[in-house]
Amino acid sequence: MSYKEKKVLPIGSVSELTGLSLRKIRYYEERGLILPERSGGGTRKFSFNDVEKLMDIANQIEDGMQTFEIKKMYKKDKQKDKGKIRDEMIRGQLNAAFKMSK
Amino acid sequence: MSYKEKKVLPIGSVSELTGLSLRKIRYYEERGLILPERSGGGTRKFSFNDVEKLMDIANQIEDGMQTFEIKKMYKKDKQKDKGKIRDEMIRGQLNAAFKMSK
DNA sequence: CGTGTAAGGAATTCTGACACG
DNA sequence: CGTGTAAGGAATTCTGACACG
Repeated sequence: MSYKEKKVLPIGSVSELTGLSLRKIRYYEERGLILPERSGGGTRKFSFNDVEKLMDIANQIEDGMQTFEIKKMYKKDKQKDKGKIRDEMIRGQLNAAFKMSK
Repeated sequence: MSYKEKKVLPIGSVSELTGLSLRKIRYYEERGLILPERSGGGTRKFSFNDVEKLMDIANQIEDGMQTFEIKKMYKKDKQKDKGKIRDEMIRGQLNAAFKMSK
């Protein structure tokens, strides 16, 4: 297993790397978008993969997507289901295009 | 800059990854063998490169090398000086061989 | 729904020192 | 010299809640 998958970063480092507030990061976990591990004492430990995922999430949130939609996308992404996901993909792109047009 | 160089790991994670005690890690920093960054509040932040370096250091210590020698080696290593370093290289190997022969 | 914030507590980390050897 | 440990304090993180919208 490479470094990118190791769950070792504290939430403070993740916040600095992503630019997201601690509140946002915890909330995205609460919604099941990311799954950090926990130390014996209960503190969250993230991987660099989580960091990358969070940056993607941040973009999708900016595009007006909702957490449950994003979560669905990741689920579909995993099972490589090219069907229903299309709606969200297109919706995401439309939102992005709309945003840029302003 | 890749993930390996990012100073983001707390000392606890480094301790788990390397198997070294917090005391040892702090001591090796005190001797100048590693240079973690500090957060605003003063907590150490290490990189995966530091983790790798610490595992090397641990081996050299096991081989009976002293911290100041190890430090010299890293200095020489940087300036690619192939001269005096030889003593320590050989000494390290001899110590290792000696240890295995037991 | 997504996010900020104040609140109280618990886990993590920090430093300087004493101990042993 | 290298490392363990107890000590007291400071920084970091945790959760549940109230607020706004």
